[in-house]
Amino acid sequence: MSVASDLIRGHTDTIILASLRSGDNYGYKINRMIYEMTSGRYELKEATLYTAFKRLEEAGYISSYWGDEESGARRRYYTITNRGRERYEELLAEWNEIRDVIDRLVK
Amino acid sequence: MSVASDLIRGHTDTIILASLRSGDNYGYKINRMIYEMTSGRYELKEATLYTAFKRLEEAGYISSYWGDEESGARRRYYTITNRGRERYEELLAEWNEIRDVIDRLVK
DNA sequence: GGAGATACCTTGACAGATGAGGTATCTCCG
DNA sequence: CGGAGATACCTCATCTGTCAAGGTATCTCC
Repeated sequence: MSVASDLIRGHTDTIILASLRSGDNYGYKINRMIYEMTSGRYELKEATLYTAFKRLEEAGYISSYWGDEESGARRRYYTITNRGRERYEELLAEWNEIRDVIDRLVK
Repeated sequence: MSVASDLIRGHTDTIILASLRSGDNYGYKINRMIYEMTSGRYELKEATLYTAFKRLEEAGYISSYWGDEESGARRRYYTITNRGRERYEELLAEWNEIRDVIDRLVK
């Protein structure tokens, strides 16, 4: 497994929820956005991404619908639910806490 | 699995190597130190700890020896090797990078 | 008509974390 | 003396998230 995967592990859900706060989006684009925001150094693998979507939808944190593209490949759009927004706030708080804890422990 | 586990996952080795930089130490005490440094909010489970020691020793990043306690339970002390110190520097650099990346992605 | 991008999905395997179990010693208290 | 609790080590089966590898389908450009 690559180094990054274990370090990003546990943050996948937070990253996805965070990206949906500003509006519905679809998998492929979310992934490209992550890739671009990190200058191509990190990305979620497709399998990881779709596993996460499924997990989040089953938990009620996101919902999905098919876009009505008239041309091109079909897209499944995801919407963050109210419970998803609450969950995001929790996860963000956890990250802020653990970030400082790890920072202290590794130095 | 608890929340913290997936968030700490991937940092176990770094935390252990970091704690050994200032001198040899044994498992039980390293674990208690982590517990105390985080005000009891996070801890490595024993199984996690000893798995990590084994992994690190096999990789040549630490070495171990039995203490010569005249009383009390026996202790296995760990020493960080030169390769371990190099590895620690790498892991720390990775953490500094990924911390900022995650920070950007989850906000 | 073929290459490459866009876009989705599933499955099996892997690695780290851990619950649950074990062993052994010491100290303290009644 | 006997039991509780702390100290200190270890193993193994199981769980979960990641991901390599495979698949399907459409569009654009040359």
